[in-house]
Amino acid sequence: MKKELSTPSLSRLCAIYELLVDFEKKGIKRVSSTELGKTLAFGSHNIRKDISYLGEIGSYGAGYDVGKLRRHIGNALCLTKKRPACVVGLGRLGSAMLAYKGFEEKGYSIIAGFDSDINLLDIIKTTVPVYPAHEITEIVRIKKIELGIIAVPASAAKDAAHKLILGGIRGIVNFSPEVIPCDDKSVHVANIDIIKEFTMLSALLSIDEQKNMAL
Amino acid sequence: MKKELSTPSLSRLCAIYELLVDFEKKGIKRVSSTELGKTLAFGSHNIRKDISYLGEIGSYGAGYDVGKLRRHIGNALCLTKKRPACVVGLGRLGSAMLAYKGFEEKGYSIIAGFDSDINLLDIIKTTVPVYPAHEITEIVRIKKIELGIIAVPASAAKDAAHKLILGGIRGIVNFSPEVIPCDDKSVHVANIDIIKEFTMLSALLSIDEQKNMAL
DNA sequence: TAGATTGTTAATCGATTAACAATC
DNA sequence: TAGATTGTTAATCGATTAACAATC
Repeated sequence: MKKELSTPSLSRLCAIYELLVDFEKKGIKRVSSTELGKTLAFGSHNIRKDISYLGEIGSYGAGYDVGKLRRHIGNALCLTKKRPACVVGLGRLGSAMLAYKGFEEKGYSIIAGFDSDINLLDIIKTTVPVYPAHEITEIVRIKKIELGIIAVPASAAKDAAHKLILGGIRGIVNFSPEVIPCDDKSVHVANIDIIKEFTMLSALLSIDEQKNMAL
Repeated sequence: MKKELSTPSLSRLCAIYELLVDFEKKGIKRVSSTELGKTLAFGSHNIRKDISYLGEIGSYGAGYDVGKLRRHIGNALCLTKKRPACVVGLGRLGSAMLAYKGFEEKGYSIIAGFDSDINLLDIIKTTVPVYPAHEITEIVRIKKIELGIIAVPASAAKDAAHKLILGGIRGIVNFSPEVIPCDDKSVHVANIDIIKEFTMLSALLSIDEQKNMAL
């Protein structure tokens, strides 16, 4: 990569990549920046600029070759690498994650689950090996797990993150509202907070309502 | 509101609001922009600027009164308004949402669940009323439901969104990877895509690896 | 060649950061 | 008053948009 990619660019490239995977399955051969933009709700300028960060690839006048572009983005961002992952917290949300087939389809493998409740580990129905929470650090290290999903209550989130990081985890998807302190720059955190999304939507609705009142 | 709030500002204000709710519960009386910034990992400049969008409220030299500021943000964004919500798709993820206690705690009420599988509706254990998917539009309209969670497979997402919008829904949290076409500007959509988060994290890890190789 | 679409440069726009005057 | 922290203005930074030259 020549230049540092910005976060929004990277995010769009990932979206483009996923779309190209689908297009390839459907047998679509060529696609233009305008078409990609329409499907993903980005401007065509944006699409071309993001793609050209990775070097020239398209054909002037004929758009992009779907397979070629997919491999191009995939190689540049190593998206074809299979990254082992785990789930911490096997309540309703966590066990939904354990059972979700989308991971395997997209090249991720969930190879461990953890919970602090030993009884739960006995009765849970899953093909994924499960372990007590105190073994997180050890298992992550032994199995070289790179990605972790935190699906525990807020009060336990920081401890879970700490154990994962000690084991050498490199990426965390955090479903709890807690901010994960991440002084270690080599660990990346993505936060998913359903309540915060609800709050944002509520605020947007309120702003709409105030606008309509003013009319 | 004097000026249009930017999306990042709005997002930070929501985060500040949630934090202030917690502080109030803990009995903390005053807080400075520096303290807020440290906890939420924003700059103190940012905090002050966001807050001052809503008008002056702090005390020079003494920080902010926790309760006063919380009410101030809450009123400006109508965050105290209880917004009725529903869940479409009662698989593992959807039923986890139905059962999640966080909504009620934060002032949202899930008052309906929907699924296209009639048998599932019979056997599901929940205190929330559940209905077949073809009744979505009608129930949303009758119960004046404002927010909807889409937790169906990708192939069914657009249809679910369409039915919700027909019923007059105003905000959607979309757990599917499908882009919800939303020409109607009065409907807001928040996308939560766990696979996309994994892809983003993978890409970030790959970039790190490339950097380390270069050293 | 003519038509089409890319890749890139330049212009606009907006958000963040820095700095400091205002004020309790 | 002295110390502290807000609110706001100005400066920087970066991303998006627009426009067009390059090229198949």
